[in-house]
Amino acid sequence: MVETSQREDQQRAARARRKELLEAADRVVMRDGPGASMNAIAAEAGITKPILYRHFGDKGGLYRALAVRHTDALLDGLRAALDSPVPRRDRVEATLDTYLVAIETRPQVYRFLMHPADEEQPSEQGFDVGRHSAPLLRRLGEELAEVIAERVDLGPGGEQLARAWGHGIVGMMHAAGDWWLRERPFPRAELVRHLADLLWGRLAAAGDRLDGPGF
Amino acid sequence: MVETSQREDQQRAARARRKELLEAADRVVMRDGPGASMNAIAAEAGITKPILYRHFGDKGGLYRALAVRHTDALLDGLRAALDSPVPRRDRVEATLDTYLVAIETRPQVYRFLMHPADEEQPSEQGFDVGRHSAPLLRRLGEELAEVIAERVDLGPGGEQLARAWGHGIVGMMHAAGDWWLRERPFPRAELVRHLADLLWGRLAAAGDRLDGPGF
DNA sequence: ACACTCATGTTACCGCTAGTAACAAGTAGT
DNA sequence: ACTACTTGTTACTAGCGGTAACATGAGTGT
Repeated sequence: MVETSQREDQQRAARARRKELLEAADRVVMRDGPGASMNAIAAEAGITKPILYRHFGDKGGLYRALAVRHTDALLDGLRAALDSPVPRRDRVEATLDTYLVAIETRPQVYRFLMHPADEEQPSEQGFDVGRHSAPLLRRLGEELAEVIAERVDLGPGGEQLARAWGHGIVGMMHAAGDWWLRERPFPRAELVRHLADLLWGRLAAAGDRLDGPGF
Repeated sequence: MVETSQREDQQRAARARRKELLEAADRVVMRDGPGASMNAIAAEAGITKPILYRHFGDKGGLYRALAVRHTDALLDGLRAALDSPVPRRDRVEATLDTYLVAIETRPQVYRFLMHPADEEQPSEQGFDVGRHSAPLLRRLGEELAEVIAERVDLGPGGEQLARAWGHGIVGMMHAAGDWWLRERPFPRAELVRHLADLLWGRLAAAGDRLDGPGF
C-alpha cells in the first residue's frame, strides 16, 4: 500500500477535474461559438456556475486556459516546421502551410482564438445601415489589392495574386503597427523602413548566420 | 417663401439628428472605450435609449455607423498616399507612414476599429491561470522574431528589426489566411506559394504595368 | 466518538446589459 | 376635429457575469 499524502491526492484530483471542465468548455465553445455562456458550459460539465468560477476565476480565465491549450498545440506544429532540415525557402513554405492547414482543418478553433468576440446568428435581421462596413482590415486589403492589380504586372492569374498580397500586406502593416504601438521600441520612421525593406525582398537578400542552421 | 415638402424637411432633420447622435456616441466611445453602454451614449446625447434603437437598430448598427465614419476618413488618407506621384518605393513608405501616423495620433480610434471587443480595467485582479497566455498572434510574432534573430544575419540593430519582421510576417500570414479561409479562391498550396513569393521579394522584382503610373 | 478542516457542490441573489412594449405629446395635412 | 407621423418618455423583460451563503461529505487529530 503506497502512502500518498492527502494533499497530493487532492491536487491531482483538482487538476483532473480542471481538465474535465476544460474539455466540457471546449465542446460548448466549439458548438456554440465564442459567445457561449458560463451557464451553458457549467451545464455541459454537469455542474453549476460557481464551480467554474472557483476553478478559473472569471470568464477570461477560463477562456485564457482554453486558448493556451490550443495555442500550445499550434505552436508545437509551427516550431517543428520552422526547424525542419530543408532549404530556407522550403522551410518558409512549410511553416505557412502548417498554419494554413491548421486553420483550414479546424476553423472553429481558429475563430475562437482569433475572433473571440464575434457572435453569429444575425437571425435574418437585415440592417440597412452599415451593410458595407466590412471591418477595416478587409476593406483595406481589398483596396490595396485593387491598386496592386491595376498598377503592377503580375502575369496570368495576377488578380487573385494581388488579392492575396493586398490582404497579406495589410495584415503585415496591421500586426507590426499593433506591436510597435504597444512597445514603441524605436521611432516610427524606422518601422516604416523595416517594413518597406521586408516587402522589398531583404528577407531573400539577407545572408545566413555563420553559426546557425540557416533560416 | 420656399415651398419645401414636409417629407424632405423631416428627412433632413433626421439625418442631422443622426449625425448628432453619432458625434455623441463617438465622444463616449473615445472616453470610455469600446465597452461603452447604450445608456451612457444616450445620456451623453441628452436622450434615452429607445431613440438610439430607432435610429440604428441595435448596438452593432450604431457601432458599424461609427466605424464607417472613421474607416472612410482613414481610407481617404491612404488613397492619397497610394496615389502620390513619387517612385514606387517612396509610395510604399508613404502609405505605411500614413497608416502608422493615424494609429499613433489617435490610438483610441484605432482601438475601437481594431479591437472593438476588448475591455480594460482589470482592476488589480491578478489571476494565476493563463497569465502567460498573450493572444496567439503576439506569441507567434515573438517566436518568429526569435527564430529570425537567431538564424538570419541582419546586421547591427538586428534584434529589433527581427521583431518588427516577426510580427509583420505573422500578421501577413494571419490576414491572408483569414481572407483565403472565407473565400477559398484557390487551393491552399497556391496561397503558400504567393505568400512565400511576396516574402521573397517578388514585389520588388515585378515590372511596372505599361499603362499605369507604376506602383 | 466527536469536532475540525477543507474541497465540492448547491440555491438564490445582485447589478448590469441589450433590447422592447406601451404610452404621451407636439405638429402638419385634410 | 380627426388622422398620421415623428419624437420622446417610463417601465419592463430576459439573460449575462459574478458572488454570498449555505449544505454535505471525506479525512484527520484528540
